[in-house]
Amino acid sequence: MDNYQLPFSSSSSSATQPVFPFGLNFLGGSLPPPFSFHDSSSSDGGFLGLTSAEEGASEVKDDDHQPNDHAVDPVADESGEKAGKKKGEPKKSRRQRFAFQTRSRVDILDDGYRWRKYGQKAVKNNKFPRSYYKCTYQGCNVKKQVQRLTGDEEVVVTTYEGVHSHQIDKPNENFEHILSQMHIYHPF
DNA sequence: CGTATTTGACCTGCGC
DNA sequence: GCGCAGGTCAAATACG
Repeated sequence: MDNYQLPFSSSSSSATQPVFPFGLNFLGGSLPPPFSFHDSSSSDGGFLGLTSAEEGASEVKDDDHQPNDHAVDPVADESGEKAGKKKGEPKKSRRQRFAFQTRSRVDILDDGYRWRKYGQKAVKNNKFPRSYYKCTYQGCNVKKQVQRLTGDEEVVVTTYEGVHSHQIDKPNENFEHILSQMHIYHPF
């Protein structure tokens, strides 16, 4: 466990409350600090460390929860519909992405929010399948993906995408507990 | 009965 | 242009 440490706490516990994408400090809309931490893109199929990417996508309007006006066009739109499968948001307008590793026996990390699993896919670099979760809160399109490492099944990589626009459904006390078990893999 | 989970199919982006 | 990998949705099922 010496190889694990929390970059959020500055490894000096000088900060009373570390910054997190979960909500706490993010609820106000504050952007996360430059988590430029050792980008292990050349790793042997093993993402180690914490990565953050704030895609400045044209996310001007945050009212994704709007009913979309429902201006349907029964004509000149379907034109076949093919398999009848349509994509909700194929656009890769990914918001802030935060990935960190935690040592937990369970894949599901109770961070206080309500997550609904909407998919599961097996990745090549990992022999364990990746689980996709989405916040069930209305208007909150935050997504989370859980990936277990192939080498260390005890290590679970949790990637948060987006920022919660609501408060935690559970007391923050639980959150601190998560921080306690949260560990970022430090190569050196 | 309502909600969450599961699983398969389908779509999109990127690499070659 | 095609193939691969990743990501998402939708219907069915399980559980509370």
